[in-house]
Amino acid sequence: MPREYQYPFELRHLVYFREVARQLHYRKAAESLAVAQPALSRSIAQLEKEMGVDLLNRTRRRVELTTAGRAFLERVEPLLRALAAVPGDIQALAGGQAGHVRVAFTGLAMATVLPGILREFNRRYPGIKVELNESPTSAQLESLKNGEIACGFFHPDVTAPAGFSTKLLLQEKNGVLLPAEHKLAKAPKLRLRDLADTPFVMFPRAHNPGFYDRVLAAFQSAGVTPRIADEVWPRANAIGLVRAGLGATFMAPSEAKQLPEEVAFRPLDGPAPESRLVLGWRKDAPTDPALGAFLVVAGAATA
Amino acid sequence: MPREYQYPFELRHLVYFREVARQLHYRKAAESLAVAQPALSRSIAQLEKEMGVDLLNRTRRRVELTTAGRAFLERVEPLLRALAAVPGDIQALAGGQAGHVRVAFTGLAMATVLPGILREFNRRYPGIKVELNESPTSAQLESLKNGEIACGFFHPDVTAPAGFSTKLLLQEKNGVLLPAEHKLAKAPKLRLRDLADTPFVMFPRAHNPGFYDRVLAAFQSAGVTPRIADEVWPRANAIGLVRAGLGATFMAPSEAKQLPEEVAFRPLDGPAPESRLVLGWRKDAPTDPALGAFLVVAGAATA
DNA sequence: GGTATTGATACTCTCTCGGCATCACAGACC
DNA sequence: GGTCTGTGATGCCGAGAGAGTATCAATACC
Repeated sequence: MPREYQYPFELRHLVYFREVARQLHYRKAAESLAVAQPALSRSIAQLEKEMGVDLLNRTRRRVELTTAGRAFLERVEPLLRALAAVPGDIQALAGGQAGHVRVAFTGLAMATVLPGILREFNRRYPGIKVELNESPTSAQLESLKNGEIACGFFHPDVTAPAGFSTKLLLQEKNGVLLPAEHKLAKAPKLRLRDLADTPFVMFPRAHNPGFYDRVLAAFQSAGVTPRIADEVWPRANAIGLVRAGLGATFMAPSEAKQLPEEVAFRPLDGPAPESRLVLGWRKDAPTDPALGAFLVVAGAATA
Repeated sequence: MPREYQYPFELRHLVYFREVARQLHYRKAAESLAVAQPALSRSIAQLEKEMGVDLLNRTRRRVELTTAGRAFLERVEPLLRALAAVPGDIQALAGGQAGHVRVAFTGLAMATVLPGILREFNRRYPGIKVELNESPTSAQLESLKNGEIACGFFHPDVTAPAGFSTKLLLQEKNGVLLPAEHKLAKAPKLRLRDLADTPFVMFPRAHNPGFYDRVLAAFQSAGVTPRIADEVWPRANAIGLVRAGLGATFMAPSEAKQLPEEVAFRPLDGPAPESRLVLGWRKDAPTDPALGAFLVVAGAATA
């Protein structure tokens, strides 16, 4: 009874027919296909019966395609070829030799761990394409939920957001980045309260309310009410503003490794906000080998 | 042992998988496919095993596609859809509800029998497209051999060419087509020898050496050596030249039914060349239902 | 905690498919 | 023209795949 797909044949019939149509000779075709000739005869006959159409004109001595047979071959052959390519492609994809991962990151990630990860990942999985886009923490969490990205480098609150796995990559007490000509730029040590008069460049609060508020709290505990000169994004623009002398900004020491001219990085004594960089992904993420490979390289496999 | 096409699956597996992937529910999918649920489970499991790739992530309660599964579905679905359309199309083609016939013809055919045949054919087989092209006899025979055309309306020698079936459609003693102002245009009766001074418009000899030579022989037997004004093709141009007053040309009475102004048709008394129009096709033509249909309409079915 | 739902398993049966042997027929060859 | 060779079709049989029924195990829901 369930002998009825909407197809009056099986893949086997098509492959058999194709071979006979190519060779125009049952015995040779049978040999190519590694079946006995009678099996071929019957398969073709069955195909013709199911289709209700004669595909081959066979006298006892000669085999030739009918018009319908030729049309059938022309229609079927490209489909068979396309279908033959599918398993290999899928296996490559499942084996992590192909595919793509969509990864989001913040400026801090790009300034620290990300370049090394990307270089190593590209070395080990040259077939997997990484699609990168810079995106603030809040947007990344949203994109992860939607499945728009597979994983992200972002800055969570101390309590990791629910539903995500995270791997801590960086946790550092922030220093300050100052314009080079700032009066404190050469001071050996700085405390937060020294910066009461200095305008600060921040990121838009909506991008990461938790961290934003921790920064404000740090000022508060130092007895200072900070002046927010501007809120800019992406991160590179914040550094640009500092360079232009418009104010200072917080910065993790790791991020201060290579800096442009005209700015100076100074660590902070006493209370200061902490930057935490994690790699996060959906706990229930479907088995995505490309993501898995990326997590392995990012050293987050265990989490 | 012959369990190895280059495909690790059968059409059945693909159809089953597609349905499960759509419904994400084995029981419902099984119902849609009119199989029992266990059969589905096993087919999918077998597909995954043969592919060596997990396509579905199934907890006991929820079914979802893996990344590989989604890619597989995307690759396979259009192929399945394309394949589903094939049998119907082929059946239509074999049943004569679709397809095309390539038909060649000469000017005489188009001026006499062809329009009626085409009208009737189009009425009875609206799905079959007729591809027409005007072509001289010799070229038609070549095209028939090559299979470039399925049948042709042409002018054979008395002995039909070998390997072809033909049906005689027209056999007429030619008259002459003259410019209206020609001195003989109003003569009640003409004989070939009256035309000794009149230049003649012919077709290139290579187009039909047999007929060409029969024309010359007719002149010869009338004691006349004709003056060939020009050899032109296709036929309409010959009539054009007559109209322009450059000479006369031979013409079958049937062809003279509707004529432009400025020309006059006159029958010939005594010896005159004969035009024979036949419909011809390869005797060993493979069963082409479209051709068969055309031959039936052209009244050549019996031959 | 009980119940219902859902996918997986166990077992059996059927029937298809493939192999082997053989047939029937058409060309080829002498 | 008779014989032989090669070709596709057919008959028969056995193995095995696939489907069905019954049932299990796990999980979500009340």
